[in-house]
Amino acid sequence: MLKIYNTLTRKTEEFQTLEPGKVKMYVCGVTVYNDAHVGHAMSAIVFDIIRRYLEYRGYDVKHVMNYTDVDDKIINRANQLGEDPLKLSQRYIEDYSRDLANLNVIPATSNPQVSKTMPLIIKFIEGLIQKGHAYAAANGDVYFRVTSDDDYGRLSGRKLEDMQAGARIEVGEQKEHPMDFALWKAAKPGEIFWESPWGRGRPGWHIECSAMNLAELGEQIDIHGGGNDLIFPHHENEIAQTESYTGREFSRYWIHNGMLQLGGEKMSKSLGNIISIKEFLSQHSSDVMRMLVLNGTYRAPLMFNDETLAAAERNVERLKSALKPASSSASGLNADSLSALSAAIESAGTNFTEAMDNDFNTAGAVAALFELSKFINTARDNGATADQLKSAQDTFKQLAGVLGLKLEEKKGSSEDEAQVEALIAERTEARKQKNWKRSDEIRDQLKAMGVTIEDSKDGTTWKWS
RNA sequence: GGCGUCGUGGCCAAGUGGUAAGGCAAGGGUCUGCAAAACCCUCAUUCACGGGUUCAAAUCCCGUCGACGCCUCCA
Repeated sequence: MLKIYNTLTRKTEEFQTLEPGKVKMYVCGVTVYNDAHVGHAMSAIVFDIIRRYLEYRGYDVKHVMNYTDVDDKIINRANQLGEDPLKLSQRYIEDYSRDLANLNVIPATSNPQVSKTMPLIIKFIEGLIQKGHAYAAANGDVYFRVTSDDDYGRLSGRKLEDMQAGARIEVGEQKEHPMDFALWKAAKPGEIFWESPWGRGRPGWHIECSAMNLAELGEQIDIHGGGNDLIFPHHENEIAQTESYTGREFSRYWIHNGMLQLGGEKMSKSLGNIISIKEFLSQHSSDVMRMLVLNGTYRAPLMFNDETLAAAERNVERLKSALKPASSSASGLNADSLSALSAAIESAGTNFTEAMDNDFNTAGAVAALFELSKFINTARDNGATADQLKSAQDTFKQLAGVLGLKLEEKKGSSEDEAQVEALIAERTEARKQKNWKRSDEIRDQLKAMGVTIEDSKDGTTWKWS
């Protein structure tokens, strides 16, 4: 039985879907005006793993991830570059979806955009005004009336009275209550705008997600996800808007990932302590980024530093070792060893599922993989044939795949490979003649080319490192 | 100041009432011409601190200290 920690109730609850066998999941995507960083990668990977696991458990998952392509920061950046804001955001949407593909994140079922949801957003706001949950100010802004929502603050555990102290009203805002938030912002001169019943303007941040959610998944969804920095005000406001509009419970489960930490602080665009996804992937494989996430708890802060990175790197190599082929001189395992291996396959599957069922405990799931890899490697060392290893390696690959790990060896160009093969042939000849000096020279030369070699009874194998 | 999450070996981290998973690092060993990889062994009588509940607590309760996130845009 799958259990999920629900931010809304602050409890780990049994997962029950609105419709049997189907999951409707909405995850907040990014605001597209800049290169995405590894913190965004963490969030994307967390929900990718959740999706993969739900599918592994047999659910049909509708996964929606939006793009915020209308926003102050986009407008500012576009002005700086002298570019059309929608063109700029489109460029970054394509860029980010490439990043995600490079991270082996399965594309969402759909990726709605604010700029393409405008009629529904306006209709949504009109509905809120009609029901008394929103009001238009004289300057053309429209605000949500927080006092019209008895439950306001229930996701973040805040009370309206407590929030007022810190609240502030920007110059020019005409709110009834300091915590009222903008649904529609009147356009300033020179800004991109859409026509609306309240004049030219653009939507506020929170209403976008409520509207795209409604458009893509309907009034009620199973899972709403995002980074825990979005709990307040973004998700709080989404709940207020949607539930005020539909009169029904919005999302059954709220899942939030923790923040990736660099140097003891959250990695963020505003702090500037950023490592972009592209930068990361130019140095490491996508599996390493994923392993970093898998080693931790998705809800907790993720430590990103040289040590955790090195550990992730080693972990990936270790898992890959389980997929190495049987020795060509393998003589076969005896019956006892074979049954030990099949017992290991079974318990790996059980332990994996048990861990993942417990609020996506990926660290435990990875531990199950490590245990299976140890059995596979021992079996290989003891002379298991390819046939005898097959079902263990198949299970291993399948479970690793549920976590989104590729465990592929790096590839080089075919010319380079030919050169490597030639050098290895020369080295093998040198070793036959016990010319260790030449042999080691070649090994160093290969290392400089980025090739790691391993000698065994069956000959020399190599890989790009 | 308010709200929330959390504090487990050098590091990352699981476990949330029955006596500390897993990985990295480190040390020793098998294998190897030497390596590398793999495998084996060692590595927390103890879970921030102080009280309490219980036959039994890292796990529950109270208090203290500390960290991080949010309260403004943020995955």
